[in-house]
Amino acid sequence: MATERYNPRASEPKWQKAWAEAKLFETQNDDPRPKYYVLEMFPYPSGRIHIGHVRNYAMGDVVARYRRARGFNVLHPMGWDAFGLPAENAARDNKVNPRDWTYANIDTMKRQLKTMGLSLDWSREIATCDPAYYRHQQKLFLDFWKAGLVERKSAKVNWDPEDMTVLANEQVIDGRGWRSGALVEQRDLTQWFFKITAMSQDLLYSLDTLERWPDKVKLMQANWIGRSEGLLLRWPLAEGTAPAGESELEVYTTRPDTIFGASFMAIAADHPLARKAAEGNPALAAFIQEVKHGGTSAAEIETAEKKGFDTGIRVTHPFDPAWTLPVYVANFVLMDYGTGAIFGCPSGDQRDLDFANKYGLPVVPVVMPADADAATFQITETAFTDDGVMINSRFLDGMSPAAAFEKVADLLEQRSLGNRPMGERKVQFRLRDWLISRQRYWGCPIPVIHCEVCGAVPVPAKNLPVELPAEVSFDKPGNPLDHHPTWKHVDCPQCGKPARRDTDTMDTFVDSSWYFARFTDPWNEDQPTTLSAVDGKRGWLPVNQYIGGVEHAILHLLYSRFYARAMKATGHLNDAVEPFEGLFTQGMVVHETYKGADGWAAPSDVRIEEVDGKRRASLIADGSPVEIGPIEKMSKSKKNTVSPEEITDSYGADTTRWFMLSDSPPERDVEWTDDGAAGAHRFVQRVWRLVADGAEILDSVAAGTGGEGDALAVSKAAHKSVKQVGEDIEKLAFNRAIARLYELVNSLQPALASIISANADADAGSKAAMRQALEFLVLLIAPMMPHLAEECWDALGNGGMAAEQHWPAFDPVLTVDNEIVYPVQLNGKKRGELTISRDADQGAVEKAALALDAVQKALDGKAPRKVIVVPQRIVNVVI
RNA sequence: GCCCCUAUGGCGGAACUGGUAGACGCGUCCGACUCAAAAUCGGAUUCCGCAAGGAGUGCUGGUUCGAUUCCGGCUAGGGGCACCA
Repeated sequence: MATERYNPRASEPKWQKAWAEAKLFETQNDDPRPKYYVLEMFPYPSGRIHIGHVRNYAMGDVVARYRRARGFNVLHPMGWDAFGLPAENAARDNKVNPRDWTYANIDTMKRQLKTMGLSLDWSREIATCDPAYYRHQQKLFLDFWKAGLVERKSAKVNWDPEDMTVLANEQVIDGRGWRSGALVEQRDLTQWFFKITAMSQDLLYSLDTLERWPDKVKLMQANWIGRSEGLLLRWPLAEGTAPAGESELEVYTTRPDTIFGASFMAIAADHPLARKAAEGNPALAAFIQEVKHGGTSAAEIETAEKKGFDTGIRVTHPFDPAWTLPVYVANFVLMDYGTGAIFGCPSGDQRDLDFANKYGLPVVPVVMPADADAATFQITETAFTDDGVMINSRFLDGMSPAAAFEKVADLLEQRSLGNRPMGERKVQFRLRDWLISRQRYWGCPIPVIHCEVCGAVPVPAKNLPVELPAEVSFDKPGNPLDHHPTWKHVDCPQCGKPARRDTDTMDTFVDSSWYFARFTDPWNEDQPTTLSAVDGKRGWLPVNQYIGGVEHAILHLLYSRFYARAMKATGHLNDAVEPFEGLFTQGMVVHETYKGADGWAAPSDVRIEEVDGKRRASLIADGSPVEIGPIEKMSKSKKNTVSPEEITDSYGADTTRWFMLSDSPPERDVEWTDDGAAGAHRFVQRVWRLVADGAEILDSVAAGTGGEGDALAVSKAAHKSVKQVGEDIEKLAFNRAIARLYELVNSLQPALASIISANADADAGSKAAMRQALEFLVLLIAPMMPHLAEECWDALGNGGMAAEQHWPAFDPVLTVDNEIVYPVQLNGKKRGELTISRDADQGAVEKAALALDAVQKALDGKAPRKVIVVPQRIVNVVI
């Protein structure tokens, strides 16, 4: 039969138009069907869609289309994470307005996205740079402030000298700015913070409720929040050594059990006690200056030598009034963790040991391995940090460190120093408050006015949004808002005197911390959210399935979890505290790299040939040899990118989607290869040929289920596929779903060929079963290849669109086999096969297995020692 | 340094809860159709061996009738955190 090749270039736009005209994907909030919210992390409008976006959105679209077919009211929106520094860089370099640049990019990318045939509700599109969006973000900020979740404070902050802005802790990676890669410096600045630490405990413990999150992500967040249990310990300062007005030193420790191994105290250079001690001690003051100035970058801190300076201050040991210990200022103690002071136990901590050895301080072992000898156990170069037995610790001797911890904590909680207890159990978190001020233009303005009289004053609600000025100059380095001639000069809303706007904008991670909530009702002009759209039975939150890259495991996902809680605290949400019920982190798209004499070469400029079984690459332009390098994440700098547009132009969106979903499990990286894409396209044509040929001969046949023979086999293949593909999609195992579909097509192809060759003689049952199988096939591929599915559905002449059809229902009877093939093992090694009825009882299976030639031969007349029959699985004969 | 993950043919990977290892795809080889090519279709493809047969899921030891799967010890690769007291 001569069937024309499927032409995606003609078909795809046709169906995209049909879907849009039927408004199939525009979701109503009052739809009575059960809701399903599927969301992919929205893109930054950088200019072009890249293949990683395609993979991400293809996955989300499979879920959306599948859930829709299962009868859910599906919300599947798209928007733009549109604020950020690249727009300012483009403005500076190309003399364009950041807004114009951003919106031009959005236009391009939206057009590109539309060619992918994604089932998105574009009526809810939002861009975070739109005042209609960020006005609500300013409202949220002010509400958070009122609720005590925002704080303006002076702190040591990370300063990115290249982007000329401060950065949050989470945005410093290996001591460098996450965007610029510049070495980050520490600066003391007064900035705005979200008090995310107020929620440390809940953010940590609630991770356990996130059953459909990857363990890896939960673990990373748990480590980032970093909970530790310890003791606040107040050491009395020894008389005669304390600066005026000081009487104690408070330290935080997780090892109060090692208190008898203490040999010194160490405090941070900016600890108040250090400052006081330095008054009248020029040498100490000089040391403190050195610590503060020496190396501000994280990289320098890492390699810096551990140094200390004796303050002359002494503390008294809580369990021995005669025992005093020196207080050092040390360069490795951090002011912003714990109390900025520690006690050093050299035998139990390597860093303390190095410090003690350097300054000749005593080293007393207090924990030893259970099998060591207390009389001879020594610590010299390596600290002992494992579990063991307490020694040299008076009343703690012989205890486990855990028991000693409790004992010391109990005792010191009873004792008091001044009017407070000497010891206090304390849970400490590593998490820091979220610094959101950015000294940049292209972001959401912080809606605050600074008045010399009234201080920081919120912009009144009626004056929101605080809009960015349209005209802005990037000629000078630094913050353009600050340089703007008029923008910042306003009157104080409280006293009316001249005042000035806060010229900082919010971290762009704020924008993406609540966009998922805004999608539920982007039309609400008064409030960030509509409670009926987010909460309760009809409410959209939490997002049922969120899909994006692992690179957001901490930043975006932690901030969003904070935001949901803060929005609940301020009445913008009632139910949800966890924004994302299910999270899936997909792998990257990777590609081989090519390096020629003039540097990296793009795949499209390289020709690959096989010579003597070895792959060789050369430049298409001049034939010069190119080295084939490792497979790496696609990046502009290595030029190993492929353009989704090119692939879609030549093969169509369905092929691109299919290939991105096949082979590799979605959480792993997938390698883009031309052969793989060609293979996917081959399958597109195979499906089309199969369905088109079938449609021709089965034109007037009604779909049905086969009762016997070939017809039954076809029905079984079809019904099994429905079951398995559905299960695989629900588990997001797209690669397995695709493998099943290949199997189905592989089995239908010869079956249809024999119906065609028999034609008039083919029995009605076979034709009905084949018709049903083809209809199933079309609906099963529809989530991955929606355009092809429509074209096939149309060819089958069933009416309506594939995208409107319900997911086919399988008959459970047809998904099981009546005959079981048992592998028969001898001592665990397969020696034969046994085909027997499904209902055969264990005795019958055993008997039949023992009767096999191979088994008889091996038994040689003897009785087997044991026969194991696992129903429906295997037989093992033990001799 | 601490924490975590991964390891299966030439390649991507499959194998439910401990039950036939290598589904499916890519590549390669052989064949059909064709004047030829493309497209398509059929077959083969873990390794050793002509074969019978044997070996085999990073290495190593264990549990079990039976281990890719569970446990112990290693090796390699990847990721996260890192002066956090």
